Amino acid sequence: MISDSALTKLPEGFYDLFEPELIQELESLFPAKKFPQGEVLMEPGSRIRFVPLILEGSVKVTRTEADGKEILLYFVGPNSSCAMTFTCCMEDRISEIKAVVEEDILLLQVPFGRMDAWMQQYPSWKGFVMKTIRERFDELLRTIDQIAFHKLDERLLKYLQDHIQNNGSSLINLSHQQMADDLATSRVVISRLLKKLEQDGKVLLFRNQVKVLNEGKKDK
DNA sequence: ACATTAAGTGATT
DNA sequence: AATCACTTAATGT
Repeated sequence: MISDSALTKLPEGFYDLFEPELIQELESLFPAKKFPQGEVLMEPGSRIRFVPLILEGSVKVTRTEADGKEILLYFVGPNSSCAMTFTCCMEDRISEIKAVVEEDILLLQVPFGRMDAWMQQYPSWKGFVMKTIRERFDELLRTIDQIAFHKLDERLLKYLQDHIQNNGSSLINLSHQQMADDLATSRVVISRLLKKLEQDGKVLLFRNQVKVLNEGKKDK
């Protein structure tokens, strides 16, 4: 859910991320905008006119194939932005991806006009942009590795872990079919992989729910 | 009680 | 790993 204070103030996390001057600039962009779950923020072909800075909630970023199939690229969580947007806006290019609100979000819209100036003026902003792009790039590389070596089981594990990070709970409320859609595979495959994970004691299965077990605090 | 939907399984490609 | 065909279990009406 979205707290009222977040509508007018920058969340804690940003204060040690940026220098005071930049914080002030950011706060002049308030009030932040709310978007409800399910809202489509971006579609392939659309032009982006601002850089989203997410304060709360998360956004699901997918790539759409010609035949309408979608594959999940990544989630964008709080205190971060979308790497694709940075690269797109620099050259005023159109979007290659689709972005849908996963959990109600609160975001600041940073106008493109400020990007150039900020990059030069604030080392922390430049660092933030570079870090965002590098992290995403590394992750995409890893994903390509996994696809190339047919390691769908690893992808599934990472997918589950991502979900835990995003909603803070090890209870994942998704059907096997939904997971299959996100990973661009069939339900049967997900069922089999999850079954294996359950036999390995890594997970508990219920209808429309998966509970991921924490091996950290278990007996040995 | 019946229909619908989610999940489990063996066989085949 | 994907698809098919089929079973079983859970849920909805």
